[in-house]
Amino acid sequence: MSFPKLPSRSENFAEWYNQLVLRAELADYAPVRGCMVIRPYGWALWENIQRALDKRFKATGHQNAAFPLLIPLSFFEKEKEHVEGFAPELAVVTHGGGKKLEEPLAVRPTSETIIGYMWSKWIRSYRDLPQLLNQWANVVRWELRTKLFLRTLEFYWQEGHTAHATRAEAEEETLRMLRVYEDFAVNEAAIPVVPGRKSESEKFAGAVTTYTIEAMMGDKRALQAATSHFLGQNFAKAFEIRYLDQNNQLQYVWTTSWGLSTRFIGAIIMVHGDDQGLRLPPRLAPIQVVVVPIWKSGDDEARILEAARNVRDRIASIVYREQPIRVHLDDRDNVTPGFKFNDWELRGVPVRVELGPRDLAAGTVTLARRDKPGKEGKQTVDMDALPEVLPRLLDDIHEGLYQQARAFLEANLHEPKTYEELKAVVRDGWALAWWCGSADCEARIKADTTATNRCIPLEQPEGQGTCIVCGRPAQVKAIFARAY
RNA sequence: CGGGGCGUAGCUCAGCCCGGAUAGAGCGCACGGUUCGGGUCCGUGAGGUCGGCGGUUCAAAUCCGCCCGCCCCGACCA
Repeated sequence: MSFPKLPSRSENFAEWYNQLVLRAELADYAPVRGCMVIRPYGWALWENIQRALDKRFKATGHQNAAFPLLIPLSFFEKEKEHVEGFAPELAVVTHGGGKKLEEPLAVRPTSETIIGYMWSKWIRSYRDLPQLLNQWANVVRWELRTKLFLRTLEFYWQEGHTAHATRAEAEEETLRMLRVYEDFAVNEAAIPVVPGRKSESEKFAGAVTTYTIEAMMGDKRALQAATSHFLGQNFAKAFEIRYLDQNNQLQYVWTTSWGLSTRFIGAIIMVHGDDQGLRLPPRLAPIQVVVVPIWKSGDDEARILEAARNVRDRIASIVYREQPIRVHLDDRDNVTPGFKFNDWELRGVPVRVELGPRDLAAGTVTLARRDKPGKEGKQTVDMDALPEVLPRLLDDIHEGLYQQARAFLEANLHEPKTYEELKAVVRDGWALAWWCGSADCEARIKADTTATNRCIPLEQPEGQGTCIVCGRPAQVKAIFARAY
């Protein structure tokens, strides 16, 4: 009997990714081109991402709000760069209630404009500042080429929007939220990232400065995992967001915006997944522990199932990082344990608990960790030891996944000394190289290699060098890589 | 929008070139039995507007035309 194997990552990464998303039941294609349905397992993962982020947003003083999906089209024309960046990918509603609308409405691609408009009504005084808002929302961008989670016409995200009295405060906020994303990526998703600044040509349409965390996928391509923008006074001036300062002087506010989308799920898949399937980071996994009972005959079945239920209940009472462990008992009687093992490995559950007659007799369970294959990842422990063992094991797996991803990133982050070397390394890795800052040199690299300037890492070496493309003096090193 | 691939059962596909009778297979699904410590095995069964429209023909999944959709690669992008 042959079961369709997932294509291996090395042989066809794109196909591995697509099939994994579908077979793990994270998502499915919708009837409209480029749209996807996020299925319960995928949405549960998103909910855990939401919880982890939302907690951090609240802790840094932000409040959630909800702004409308429909935005007057004219709003997009108020900020020059913003309109240039977004006009080509706007979905526009022209009819409503059977009639042509007087003014077309854009389906929001992002909410700077509508929030800017509202702020212009709400903000009068320095006492009204700062505004620290976030919203969890869906947005629509009419992308030409789509891919599950990574780029769909409609996607879910959070978008933070803040307004401040001073430039310094807004810049501080921008970097604070970048660090929040970094902390989330590392400590919740076990994904190492490079925080950096985007070049002029790569920055957000309407931003003064865009910061990013870049992550390396399993095929060594780069993914912008989250962004944080310092918007200066661009939107303040476009929407007349002004306040009176302590000296009764009228001032424009300084704004920021920052976002992380369901694309991040794509990052989790591509960073941690292996040829068996998903490997979900324990702190975000919808199911952290799955219990698989193993029985021999009819008699045994009832006895073992009962014991398995007890084990499940005991695990559900264990607290890991302030929450009960998310445990599932796989009591299906129409598939064999071997089938279940493969099934849960495909779905990326971090820990499997096996309970069979041998275990039951000995008062033990067998633990198998998803991040280590076969026997290496298996251990037998006393049932009573679970409250102590499981939280530690989940932490271990988190750390194991992180270290593995980090080693991969470091091994594939090259520092070419010549342009020829750069062209060679970006074919299968990242290049960190001196860059003079000119768009021409960036464009040349892109034309020659398809690799783009991912970011200028915040962490920079001492001194200066010469641009790897043109040889002129360079103050910064930048990362060039092929990207999603 | 350019290049490529594809549309036949829930899924993966065969059949099409060379037209012919109730359109097939494997997997999945339902039922019965068997098995269960790494994707059990056997049996029975349900399941199809052959992407759509039009044309050619005695006859179209098969030939011709138009249309629609999806996937992959490129340009654009979270």
